[in-house]
Amino acid sequence: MKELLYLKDEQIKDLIEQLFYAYRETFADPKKILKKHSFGIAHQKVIHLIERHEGITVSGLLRKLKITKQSLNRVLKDLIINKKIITKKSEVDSRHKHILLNESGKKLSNEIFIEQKKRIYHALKNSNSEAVIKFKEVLEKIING
Amino acid sequence: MKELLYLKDEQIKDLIEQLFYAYRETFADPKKILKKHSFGIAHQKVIHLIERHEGITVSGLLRKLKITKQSLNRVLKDLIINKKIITKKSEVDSRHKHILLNESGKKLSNEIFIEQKKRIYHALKNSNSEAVIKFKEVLEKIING
DNA sequence: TATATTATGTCAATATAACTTACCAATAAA
DNA sequence: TTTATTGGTAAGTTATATTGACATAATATA
Repeated sequence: MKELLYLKDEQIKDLIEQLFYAYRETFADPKKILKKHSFGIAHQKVIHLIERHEGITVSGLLRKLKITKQSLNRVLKDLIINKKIITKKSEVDSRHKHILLNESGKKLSNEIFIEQKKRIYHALKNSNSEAVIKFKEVLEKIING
Repeated sequence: MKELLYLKDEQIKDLIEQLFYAYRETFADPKKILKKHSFGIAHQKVIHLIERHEGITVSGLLRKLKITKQSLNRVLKDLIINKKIITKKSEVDSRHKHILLNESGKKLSNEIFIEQKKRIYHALKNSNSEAVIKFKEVLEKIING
């Protein structure tokens, strides 16, 4: 049985710790911008997902966020009241509600992204494309267990 | 000016989303074990850091966790009451308190790790050592901005 | 020595993001 | 027509964190 040095417990523990720091820092970057709108990290995540998956439904968001609809509803209400998103009934199945960013929402989404981009761009700019692909592959495998 | 395809905004946004999922799933794995002890993710993180940095001080934990001492104190109290950690005054500077896991704490720490290890190990086992090193390098760069 | 700083602890109030349980209405699928 | 899905809502609770204030002991420094 081969002993893989880089799969030693110590290495895996380090990686878990690093994953936490990387997540925390990346999602802390846009805090000031969010605060200006009285939004938090929950709003940030919803805005991100709506931008990435335009027309996503409520249940779609629930599956990605893995929170309860009561929790999500608080956030969606805030975003609607503050005129960042609009909803459209599906023409195919009118139980579904599609969610989209309006112009103001797109603007905010971009401001948030600019803050987050700095960190990631800087981390990747000296890596070659292969390294970046590998990085994302490992992340993917971690996500899908 | 060179256009780096893998550094396109879409790619970076994907990466941010993946970082969130990877963090969430990795830290959700030991939930059942923690629940048995009425502990949460905050306790999990503190246990992890004490295990990785034996004898860490309160202020050391505060720096790593980036939370307030009031928040940390709640968690440390729980861990002390439930006999998972002990503290020792520093012999060099008795203002400092070193925190260590006792046998029960080490046992719990290991149970938590076993759950988290599965996911990471599985994600890395088909990667070569170079890929893993690269992965950690990128994480490091993300953390250090 | 007198003063400042550091490390830690605690009280009180508040905020954020989530949860559970329960119920309801509209629509679509079997 | 029964059942399942999608979405909304109400009420209460929990977990994690915050701000601000204050206290104590120990160490460092002027």
